[in-house]
Order: sequence, then structure tokens, then C-alpha cells
Amino acid sequence: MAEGGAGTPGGESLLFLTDEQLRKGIEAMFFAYRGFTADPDRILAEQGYGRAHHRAIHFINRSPGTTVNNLLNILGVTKQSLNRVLRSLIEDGLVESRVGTRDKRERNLYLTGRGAALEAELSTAQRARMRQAYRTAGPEAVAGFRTVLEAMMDPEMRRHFAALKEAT
Amino acid sequence: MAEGGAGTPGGESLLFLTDEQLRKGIEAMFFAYRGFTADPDRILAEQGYGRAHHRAIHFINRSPGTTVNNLLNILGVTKQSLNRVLRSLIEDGLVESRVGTRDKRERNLYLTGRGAALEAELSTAQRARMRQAYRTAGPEAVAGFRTVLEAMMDPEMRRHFAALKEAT
DNA sequence: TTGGAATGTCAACAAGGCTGACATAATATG
DNA sequence: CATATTATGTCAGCCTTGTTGACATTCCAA
Repeated sequence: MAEGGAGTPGGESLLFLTDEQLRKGIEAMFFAYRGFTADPDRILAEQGYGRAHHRAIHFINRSPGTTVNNLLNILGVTKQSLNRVLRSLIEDGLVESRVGTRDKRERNLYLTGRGAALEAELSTAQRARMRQAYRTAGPEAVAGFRTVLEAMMDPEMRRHFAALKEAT
Repeated sequence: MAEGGAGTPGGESLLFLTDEQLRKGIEAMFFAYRGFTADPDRILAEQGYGRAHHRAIHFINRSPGTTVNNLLNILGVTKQSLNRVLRSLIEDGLVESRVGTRDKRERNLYLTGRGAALEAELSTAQRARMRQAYRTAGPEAVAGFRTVLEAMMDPEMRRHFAALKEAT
């Protein structure tokens, strides 16, 4: 991509690929991810939940009626681990698990009213952080941010990400 | 980003701040972070270590002679948690802990040869992932990526990040 | 009818967070 | 000098969230 041009004004100097630049990028990811999760973590702690619950709630909200298996693929954990989280959410009345209609082995997962309320609280807080960062950085930086993140994903995760995108 | 919507040249259309855009950014962070940690995680698992060990090794390598307290501030964990990790690294001969010269209460931490070797293996793998993503995305995207990440950090983390930057 | 898929559940274990309490050594402060 | 504070280490115990392995149930499909 745009490597060759020696006289291009775009800055093809490859200086952005030095080990030092890459290391800074690694550290930026580390510190930024801390900020990214900080606000939801606080809310979750109040309710006695953790990040695992947040992830389940997020993707159930994103794809209502999704199956356990689909969630497993997206989250990349074992069914035992996910099941423990789902069980507590179901017991607490935040998630509803309905037997599948087409295939009765499957369970379709939905947020209840209370589940949706917690999801809204979590995602409002997390979006506020993102909005502030986006606004500070500006639209061009945001486009670059998204491009790099997508290039950083494993192919399978990129597929999931794309599937969520089109599911708007 | 040529968001040439309403005819305004600057592209201040704010479309990049919609809840939908923010949600995509949140999911991109989630999936990308998985990729970001995947390669080191594999290497660490072979050696019986985890991400906590990686973090300690990374920042000791980054700031040789750093104190335990400084590491605590950067990593944002309790001393008990960090100590458990440091102890195993010291016992295994990857980290050396020297009594401070100026203040003998402090311990100055250094990587041993073997510690540096593991650090190199981990950071080479992680840099390779970053390099691939950076190269795919291009220098302008990388600049935006870094800008957004920095804006996403908590102020205190941003201070630590900046301190590491100048410590080049 | 039988094999396999999807799901749930039990048990056990480990990493890595956390709090609280306490010990030690060294510095800082009165 | 006496005392307080700081830096560090350590022990004990708890929680979340990941893991593996084993096994039961239900149900689709060949």
C-alpha cells in the first residue's frame, strides 16, 4: 500500500513501523483498554457482576435471540464458563432463555426489561467515554482508529465483527 | 475522511459520534484486544505464565531499575497481587531485585538474561501483530489510532504513558 | 434405531484479582 | 533520640473467571 512512492507527500517513510513506534502502540493499547473498561467495571462491581456478565449482556442485546453456541463462538470461552455467567443472569431475571422453536435443543437468549436496563446503563457509560475520546480526536483519527483495530483482529473475530456490523 | 456531507469542507458532520458508531468502536476494541493478546498468551502458556507476568516483564524491561511502587502505580493492581507475580519471576531467575542504593527500602527491578530473552520473544510476537496491522492500515490510520487511544485513557494512565514515551 | 449435536450440570483446579493483618527495615520528622 | 511514616514482603482467605473431564438429556437426522 502506497509504499513505493519516494516523492509522495503522504509520508511513506515507514518510520511508523519502527520497533519503538510499535512498542508505543502496544503500550497505548494497554493503557487505553484500562480506560475502556473502567466505567463499566465500576457499575458492574456495584451489582456484584464482572466483565464476563457485561460481555454476555452486550452481545445478547446486540443479537436478541442468539443461541448459546453463537455466544460461545463470539466470546471465545468454554460453555462451562459462559454457562455459569448465564445461569446467574437468568436467576437474577436479567436474561430470559427460551427453548428454540426450529430446533428445540437450542436456547434463544433475550434480555428482560431489567437486563436491558443494566445494559443501557453500562453501554451509556462506555459510550460516553468513547464519545469523549472520539470528539477529542476528530473524525479522521476515528477512521484510522477503526482501520487499525480491524487489522489487528484474528480473522475469525473479524468475521464476527463484520457480521455484527451488517446486523444493524 | 471525505465525509463531505453538507458541503462543509472540514467534515464536522458529527456522524461519527452516533450511538451506532460508538457501539462499533466498542466492539472493535473488544475484538482487537483479543488479537492483541493472543500471541503473547500462547507463548506465556507454554512457560506456565500469564498476562500478569507479561505486564511485569514488559515494564521492567521498559524502565530497568524501576521500583515496586512505581510498577504498582503503572499496573494498577495491589502489591499482594504484583508480589505474587514478581516472586515467581525472581525465583525462576527472570527478574533480579536489588536493594536500592539511595533508599534501601526500595527494590530496583531488572530483567536477567533469561528474563530479557522471554521479553524479546513476547514483544517480537506482539510487535509482529502490530506491524502487520500498521502496515495494512497505513501511517495516517496509525496516527489516528494513537490519537484516539490516548484520548481514551484515564488522565493518570496518560501521564504514565507520556512518561514512558519521553523515556526513550 | 442409532449417532451425533446442542445444551446443561457437577466437580475440581488455577490464575490473578481483592481485602485485611502483620512484620521488617529504613527514612523522615518531631 | 523517639516516633511516625514509607516501602516492601508475606500470610490467609475470598471472589471471578477461565480451564478440563465426565456425564445426562434432548432432539435432529441418517
